[in-house]
Amino acid sequence: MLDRKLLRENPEVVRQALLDRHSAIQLDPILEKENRKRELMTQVEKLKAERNQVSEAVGKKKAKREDAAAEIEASRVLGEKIKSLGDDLDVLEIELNAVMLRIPNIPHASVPRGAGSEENVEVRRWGSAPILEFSPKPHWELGEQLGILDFERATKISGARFVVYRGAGARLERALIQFMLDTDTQEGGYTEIIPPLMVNQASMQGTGQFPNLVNDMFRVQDEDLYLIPTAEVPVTNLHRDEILKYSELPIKYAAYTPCFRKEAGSYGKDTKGIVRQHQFNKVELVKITNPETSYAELESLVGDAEKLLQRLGLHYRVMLLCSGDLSFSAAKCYDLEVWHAGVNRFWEVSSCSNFEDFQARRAGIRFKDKENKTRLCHTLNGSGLATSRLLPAIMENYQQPDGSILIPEVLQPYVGGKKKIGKDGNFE
RNA sequence: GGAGGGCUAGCCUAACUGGUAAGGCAGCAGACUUGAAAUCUGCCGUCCUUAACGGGACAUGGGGGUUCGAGUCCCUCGCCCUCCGCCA
Repeated sequence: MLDRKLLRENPEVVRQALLDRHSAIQLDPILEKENRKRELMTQVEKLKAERNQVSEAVGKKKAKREDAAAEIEASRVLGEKIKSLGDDLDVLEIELNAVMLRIPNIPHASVPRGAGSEENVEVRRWGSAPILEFSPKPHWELGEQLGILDFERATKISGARFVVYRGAGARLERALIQFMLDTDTQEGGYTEIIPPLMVNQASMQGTGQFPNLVNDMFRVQDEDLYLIPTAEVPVTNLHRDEILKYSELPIKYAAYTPCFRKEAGSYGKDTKGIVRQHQFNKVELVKITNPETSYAELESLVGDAEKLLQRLGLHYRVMLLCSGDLSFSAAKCYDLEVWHAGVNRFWEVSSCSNFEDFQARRAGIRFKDKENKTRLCHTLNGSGLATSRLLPAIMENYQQPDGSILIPEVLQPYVGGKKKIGKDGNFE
């Protein structure tokens, strides 16, 4: 959520941000509403001040056993006016809050202006695509052939956009998660978290999924609970409505969770393989920082995610998202895209964002600065990484002509020292 | 699911039969000091208004009600604790 003060003192900043994002939101009606609200508020507060005075006089007179009927009547009349104007004020405030929750964050000055993903800027590239002397297969073909990914049975037991990992496939998935968590916690200084997979509406609103993305969330029947679309939601909300100590910052968390998304609006898109599923695994990195250091923390966050890809020996590029492609809550975002040899393209495997105080304002995440003033924190997060894009990359880039798959060296300790998945689907 | 107890500022704790939230700790600034400690003074929840000084409203878990006036009385929801029931 944006600062109301910024909205009314520098509306042109917000207006420009909406233009840069190609947002259809009209600011003028909102500004007008905000001004009307403040006028009404001043009125109501004056009436309340009056009533408080009269009411206090009643108390004093009664203590002296004097007659206070006139004051009581005056106070009663004031009360009626306050009630009536106050109701109008409440309605305005509710409406205003509802629209404020739908205004996206302001892109950082360093974000390139652009309409969509075509205008994202490649910042750097690491490694190179593997040279395969045969025609490489996509991971879903490899997975079925080796019997380590089972799409058919997943459809039977759950439906479309689900998969069963089996045998070496399941083990490799677990190895990836272990490798990433170990690296993040032992080298990156992140504290490991296992959060609830269901959260309430307040948490969803805190990180910005609600109200805009409500249709992409799975809701638990008859409960005010939703399946998390990313660990970002429960982990960032750990500190909702808290005031943190300056010395505690930055807070760094790493959490592995399954993630659940309806993928509404993407029917018929990416239906092959495991790149777009209703349920997928992801290790998420979350940082809560003070405002002065958040952009330095963003760079190191990207670095932490890149390190994982480098150790896995996967070719990738770093994209700086343009204003039009930025997600709702983000002020600046880098995507890490990893090469998939089987389909001859890059796939996003991580998204690292600085939300500045946008989520912190919604979620009430604050800290006491050096002068002991209470201020909003900055929040950041980045995938480190999503296995639904990482496992296919490994399968496709490390595949051999006979359909076997080499295991990257850093993962070998996590699969009992094995070096490859043989053409029969078992570790060798 | 049932019964009882509880929720006051970053933390801890008050407030007679309803009369308009009192303190303490921690923290920050200043004074004193060679420095520190101790001591003293001020600040120390949110919002509105004001150039500023200041003024005002709101705030006792959330929401609603009764009342001139609610921490206090009533309703409702949430969370915590104890006991009972169920249970991996």
